[in-house]
Amino acid sequence: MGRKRTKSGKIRLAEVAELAGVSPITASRFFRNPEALSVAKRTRVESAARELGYVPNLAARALASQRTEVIGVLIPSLTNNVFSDVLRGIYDASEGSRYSIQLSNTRYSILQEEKLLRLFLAQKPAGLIVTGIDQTTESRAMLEAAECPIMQIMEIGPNPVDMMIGFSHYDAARAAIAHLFDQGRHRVGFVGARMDPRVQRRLDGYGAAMKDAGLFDQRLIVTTATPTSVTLGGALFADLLAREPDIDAVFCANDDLALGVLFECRRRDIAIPDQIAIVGFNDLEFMAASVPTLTSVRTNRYEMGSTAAAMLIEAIEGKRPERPVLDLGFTVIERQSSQTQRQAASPRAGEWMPAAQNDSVTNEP
Amino acid sequence: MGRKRTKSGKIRLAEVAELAGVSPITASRFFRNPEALSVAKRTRVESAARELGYVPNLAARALASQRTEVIGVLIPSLTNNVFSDVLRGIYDASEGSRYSIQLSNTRYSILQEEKLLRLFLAQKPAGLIVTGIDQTTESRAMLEAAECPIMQIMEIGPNPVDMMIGFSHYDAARAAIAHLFDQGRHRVGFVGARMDPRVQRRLDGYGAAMKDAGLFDQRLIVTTATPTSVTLGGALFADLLAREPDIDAVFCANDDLALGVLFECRRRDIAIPDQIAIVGFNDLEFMAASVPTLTSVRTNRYEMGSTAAAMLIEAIEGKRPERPVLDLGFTVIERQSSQTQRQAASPRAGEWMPAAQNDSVTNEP
DNA sequence: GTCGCTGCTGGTAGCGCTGTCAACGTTCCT
DNA sequence: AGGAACGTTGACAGCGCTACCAGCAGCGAC
Repeated sequence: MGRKRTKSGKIRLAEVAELAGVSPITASRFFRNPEALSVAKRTRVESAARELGYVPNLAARALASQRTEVIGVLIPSLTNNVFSDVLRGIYDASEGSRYSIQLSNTRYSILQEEKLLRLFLAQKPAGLIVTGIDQTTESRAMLEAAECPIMQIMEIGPNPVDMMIGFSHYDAARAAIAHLFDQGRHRVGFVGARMDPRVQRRLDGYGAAMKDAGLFDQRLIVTTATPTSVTLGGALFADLLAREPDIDAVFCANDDLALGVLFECRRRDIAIPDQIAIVGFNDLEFMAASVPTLTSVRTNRYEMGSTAAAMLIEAIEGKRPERPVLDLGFTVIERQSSQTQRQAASPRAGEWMPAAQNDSVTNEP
Repeated sequence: MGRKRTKSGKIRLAEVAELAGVSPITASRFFRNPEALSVAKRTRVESAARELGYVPNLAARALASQRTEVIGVLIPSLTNNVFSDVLRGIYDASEGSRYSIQLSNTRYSILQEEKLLRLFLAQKPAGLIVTGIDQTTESRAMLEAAECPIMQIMEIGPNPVDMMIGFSHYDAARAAIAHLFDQGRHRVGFVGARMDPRVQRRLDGYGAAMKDAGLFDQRLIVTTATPTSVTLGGALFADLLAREPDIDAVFCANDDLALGVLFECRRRDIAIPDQIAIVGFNDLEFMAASVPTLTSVRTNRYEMGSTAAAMLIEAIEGKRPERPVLDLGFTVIERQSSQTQRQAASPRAGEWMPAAQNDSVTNEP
């Protein structure tokens, strides 16, 4: 003996065990797998722990068990509304579980991501959530060698490292352009900022749709590497307009840009949708509140986060999903900004969904 | 011996020490306080660590040293733009330091905050950042008993637990109303949502300013506990207008509401600023991009986060600031939505700052 | 009655690192 | 020259928990 109730009066597992009249290891089991105890001991340990206000020491647990109960999350931006919704989903789903979230910001740099990945992996996380499908070769190798479940989010594509939840940005963009064609628009401009891989894929979808219709024109595309903003939306649109005054629609790579375009039109007295139709991407809350209301492609951001975390936790606990790739789809929410003539009553008429909406698995490993 | 290079081939400190030809404890010191080593050993350990790709085991370190290198952060919302800016500041300032951020969401509940606080404190964090000054008595007691530096952010007030960074929401609201008075407005409405303590203080500031001018009227105030949104801004403004059609200005508790008011005015063909002036709060990016541009109270959110994290880290490392309370101030950014007659060229004329802007300490413990 | 088998419990031995303190060599002072 | 003072280093003993394996009942099967 010689050591009991050491400094700082912290309650240790041993104290709980002593009070409950069991061995420390039995008390330990109570916290990890209560089912394994007899009912009698279980209640004894439980009340002892409560009485002493015992809180397990996670560092000791991690050291002894050689693993942590941390889920690492790598996202490219903390400012972008899109990620705050995803994050909220992740935090909500992890709450109540034993796992805690460790967040890091890659700032849209895959090199930074690689660095952070190395850091995370060294601490043996219980699981990992990474953004997108564009990792460096090195990152990819580390992820594949990792001993924990991995979830890639925001996007789906071929060759998942492990699990994947997202939707096709390419298809979503195509659907948005198809909607504009439906409305009789032909000269559709593209406005994009930041141009991360997902925005690039939206541009690809736009380009393919335009080409298929024989309407592609490189000059209709205005992009910049600058981070997105409402102000930038206005500026890029002004550029586009200066170059191609005869456009009849603009597809914006995100909603901030779309709002910027809306304001720029107002500034120039361009009628929406009569002269120019606007379609955004993500369907942030303000899109339904603006004047005119703005059409956008709704993405299931919160669900992406919460489902990703929930599935990851299941996988950590041994229950691997039958389908590792989950397509959460998207919906083109048609609003005033893109409706050529007055349509039926509902401002949300015509929702577009992918063929097999909820579980359309696009690729298997 | 008998145990070297154990399972999983992980490099331990002992291996590094062996390769460097020093004792483990010396190698340990290299990572915590390199200055304490002779230059010769320092370089030896350094190259040995690099050669082996050594990564310290944080769990073991935490267990042995009885403290962690984790900074806990408690914020009320992950969705609110305001907090994402603050968070970005916190993450940026912690990057490069040895400390990692552990984030939790209180969802605007001080009971939830108390629960999370208990959880955090049990893991002996290196420091803690909490939002606001309205904690439960129990939380307050725990914070005061904590053995680590504590930073309260977003707001300043009397009796800091330890350190505090923020600004006076009361004064900021008063400044906004003063600006409207300057512009000749008298019937100033207030539109607020969520009504957390900081919004409440803005309302108090509004009320005080109105009373001082003899213009206070309870019916000018429209609030709700519902979470804020652009749509809600329009709805609340509609309520206000129905009740008090003769208002000539609206002070919105945040920018989303202000944008909603702007759109509602557009919907009703109310001229801004001729018929109604609008002032928001926070000065989010879109306020400068809208048509008309929207006046707002700029708050230094990113700086609040980065300064808080930087000061906290300093304090953790023993360098306590000479002034524990830091007022980061605010600025009324005057734009078209509140300017009665055409003013001087600069659209940002008339910036208002608190008397001693950068370090006006309002209260000392 | 013996042999497994299962279900529960406990002992032992670390997990990888750091706090403490003693020991050492060197320098500087008297 | 002797000793104090300093800077640098290492031995030892855990930090609080869990992995591993052994032990011990209680049970049914043969």
